[in-house]
Amino acid sequence: MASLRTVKGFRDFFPEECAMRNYIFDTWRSIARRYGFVEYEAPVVETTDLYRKKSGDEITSQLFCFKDKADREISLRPEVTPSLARMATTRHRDFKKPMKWFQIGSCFRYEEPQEGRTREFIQFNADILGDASSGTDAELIALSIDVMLAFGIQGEDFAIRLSNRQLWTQYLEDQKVPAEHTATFLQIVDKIERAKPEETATKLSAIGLTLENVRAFMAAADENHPAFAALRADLTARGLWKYVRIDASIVRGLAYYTGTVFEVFDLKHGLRAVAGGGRYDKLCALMSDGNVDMAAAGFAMGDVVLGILLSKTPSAQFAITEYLNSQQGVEVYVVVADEAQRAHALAGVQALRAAGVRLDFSMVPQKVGKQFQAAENQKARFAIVFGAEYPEVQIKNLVSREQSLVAADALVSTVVEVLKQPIVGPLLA
RNA sequence: GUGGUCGUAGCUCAAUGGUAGAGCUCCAGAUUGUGAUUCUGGUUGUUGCGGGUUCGAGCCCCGUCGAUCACCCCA
Repeated sequence: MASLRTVKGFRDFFPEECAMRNYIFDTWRSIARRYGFVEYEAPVVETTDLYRKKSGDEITSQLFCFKDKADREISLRPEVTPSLARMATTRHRDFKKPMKWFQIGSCFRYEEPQEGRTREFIQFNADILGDASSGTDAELIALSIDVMLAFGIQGEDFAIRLSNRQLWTQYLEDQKVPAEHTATFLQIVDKIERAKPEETATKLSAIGLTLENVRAFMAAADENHPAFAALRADLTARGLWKYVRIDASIVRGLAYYTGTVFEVFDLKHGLRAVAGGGRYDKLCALMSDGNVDMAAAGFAMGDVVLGILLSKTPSAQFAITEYLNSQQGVEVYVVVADEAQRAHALAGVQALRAAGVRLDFSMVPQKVGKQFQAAENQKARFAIVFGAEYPEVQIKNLVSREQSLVAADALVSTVVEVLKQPIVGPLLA
């Protein structure tokens, strides 16, 4: 049995979990399309060089990498942005700008798993390429907010942490800090809320800065700062600025971000960030060796932390229940009350399914009571009983418990008609 | 990659170093043409895995794998 276990950090999706996953996918997809994004997909496996090119050698420690049978160094993708940059730059002339693209798929990171962090996780990526305006940044932040609201996560449950990398590059320039310290400095800022003040002060003094000075600069970077003016005006007009909080400590790691950076995080449970992203105007040029210089911005939202947040948020649970009720189970259960009528029942099953009705029945003889219980278990709205009355059949409404006789040759049209009626009955109470 | 805690039936958990159990779930019957409740019966284990100590190990020791937490990292 031990040998049957899943690989460390990987998950099985049993039907209940798979339904939840599909709910998340459907919500991501429908909101992205509402914003005019089109879906794309990239390979799950790429050359390890693709990721080295972007971030350098040190990231291979977190890379799910190995050699294939021809000794090529390949990696399971840790993120989709490098693949997107390749796709966008190699065929950028084929697409009108701005390109609003989204993707949903698995990513892999070789890390120590714990709650909210697995080795395989699913990400929703939304990116806009070919537009350097702050309107694009606003569009992405608005999309991230509307996704959260669509999940039933409300304004008191989450917020957007917003910053801009240029705040810090300007600051370092003003403080005359050499450019080679930028990466080190951003790492310090990233941890400033978690690390001990003395340690932070020591690290800062090594590059000629003081903690007081940095803190004062962060405090001054509020929503009135000119770096946020255009974004603020845009999101205010949409009625979405109330979800945004300026937080200069958001720098999004070491990566390729050049301007606006933001995170979606929950306000009640102290979870890891639900989503994060920003502007990365230099990446396309880097990936194409300078051939295509295209502005870009985007964000990614993972399924794992989101799933934890959904399970802890009552209003989100309500939305999930509604979705599952509309998607799960069958609409109709065919009861074979008299085995002599099984052939007629099978013909009815086939005709109803051909008409698009979601339907199930017992493939072996079963007592009528069992068959009704099965109908109940599968949340069927109607039972159709094939018995001694044939060529008439019973249609029973399992919610109101009323039943009536109908001629077998009128069965399909009658069932299609009754399924159009709204669900009424005691189950809704 | 480093350190702490944990690992017993499908699930939630019991079991002084002395015969591995309960509840729930699942299956069947009570009930041969109608869903609930109830009752009755039944299936389910190399106690994560491998060694060691002991007359005897689910329990103690070592290793290993996994889960979880803190580091690390968070593209």
